[in-house]
Amino acid sequence: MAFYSDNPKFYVAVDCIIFGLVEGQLCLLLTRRDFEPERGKWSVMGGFVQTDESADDAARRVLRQLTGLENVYMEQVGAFGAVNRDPGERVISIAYYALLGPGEYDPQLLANHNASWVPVDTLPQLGFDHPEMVSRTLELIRRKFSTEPIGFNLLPELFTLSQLQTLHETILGEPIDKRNFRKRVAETACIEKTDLIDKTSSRRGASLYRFNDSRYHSDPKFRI
Amino acid sequence: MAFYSDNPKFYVAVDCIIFGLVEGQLCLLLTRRDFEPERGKWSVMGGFVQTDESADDAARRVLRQLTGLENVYMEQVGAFGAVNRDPGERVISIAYYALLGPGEYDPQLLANHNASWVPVDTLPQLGFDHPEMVSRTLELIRRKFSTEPIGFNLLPELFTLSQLQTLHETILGEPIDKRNFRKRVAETACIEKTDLIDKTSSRRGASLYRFNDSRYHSDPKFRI
DNA sequence: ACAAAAGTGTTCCCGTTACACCCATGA
DNA sequence: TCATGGGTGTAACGGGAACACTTTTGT
Repeated sequence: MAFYSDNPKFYVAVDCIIFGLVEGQLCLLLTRRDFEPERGKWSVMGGFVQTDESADDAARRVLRQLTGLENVYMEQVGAFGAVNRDPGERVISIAYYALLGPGEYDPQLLANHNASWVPVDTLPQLGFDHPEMVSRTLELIRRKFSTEPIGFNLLPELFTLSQLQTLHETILGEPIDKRNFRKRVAETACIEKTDLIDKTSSRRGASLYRFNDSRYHSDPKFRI
Repeated sequence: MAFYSDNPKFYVAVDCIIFGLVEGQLCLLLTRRDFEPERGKWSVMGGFVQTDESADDAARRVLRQLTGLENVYMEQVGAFGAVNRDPGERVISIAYYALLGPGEYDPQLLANHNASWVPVDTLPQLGFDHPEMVSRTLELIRRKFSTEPIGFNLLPELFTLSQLQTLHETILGEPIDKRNFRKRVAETACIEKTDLIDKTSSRRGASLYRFNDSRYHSDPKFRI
């Protein structure tokens, strides 16, 4: 089988760009590296693909090891294959992004990995080619956000319209008119009002809403 | 450096999904495999990444070996990392798509590689996970086509508005009103009329247009 | 009483769509 | 002269943007 063995092999890594909302701000979960290479710099959480797992499996494993979570929304960003992207060895990396709901992670595990939440608009200096990975991912989710209902993965199951609007404003980076926003939500079948009231964030109380996945799949219109 | 060497290595391939227009139809350049694995099936053109080249370089090399062309529009689609996607060996593949202009290739090289142009709406059975690669790529270019001026890569440098409209109809899969289309073109700064006339496709003759890249970059509005 | 967030409709404008006929030319 | 593709304008419609005040309730 010379066809294969004439060719070189490579380490293949996955890098997980993990998003979450902390106090309404869009944040990334980053780790400060206390080992070489790039010791002292910040980086997104990564790991190597193993022989018995697909690249997608590896990304899910890395996420699970860091957060304790399964069944998180993840999607591939793309492969990064520059020759010298890792100063230690030739490594080809496949980047994924994940969207975590609030509080859906194990603080102890995060501490064990030197990981902390950093707002995307005040990122520290990142090692490797992670700056490019992150900027490409931000472009990707901003585009996707407007056309597909991925944002709900960042919110609790029940959320108020103010929370939803703030999320949109945060990710798209511009203010939205409240009445127009609520009008569009009302026309969006997959966002349904519950009869529950949230009293924690205002004196008056706000209705709680929920994303209805099966309604979305039966009539996948989404634009907000 | 146990950090790296504790981990397995993999063959890494690139697969090129090459688009071109043949007689106005959107086609893919496919090869009939006369070697294992998947002998006899059709596949997109691929190759292995080498130690001295990036993944992007490898994709460009594969394209050059097949077509003789440099400086072709190419973009990454993503990585495909399922464990058994290649029946012969574990291979992780990074897919790219390329857009070729008409006649911009060496017919002799194509023949040497058993390659031929196949319309995308009548594709033969493909090997490996190439069906998924192709369908993901088609989605990708259809989305991108409406928002960025990538379509001009499929046309000659000078083209008529009928050619441009037919291309849009072909890729988006629906007819477009001629007057509305021409109105939008007239409002699009990066598509400029030349004073040349094409007489080959009609008795009356049609004005030739050209995509002006620097105008696009100074005012990157594009929607057509 | 007041602070703080929730909730609610209408108007205007611009961009999108629908639509049908004349023009220039080579055969 | 006729067949073929090239070229042109207008009217109706609908979705998106702009805009300010009332409600509720805990302190």
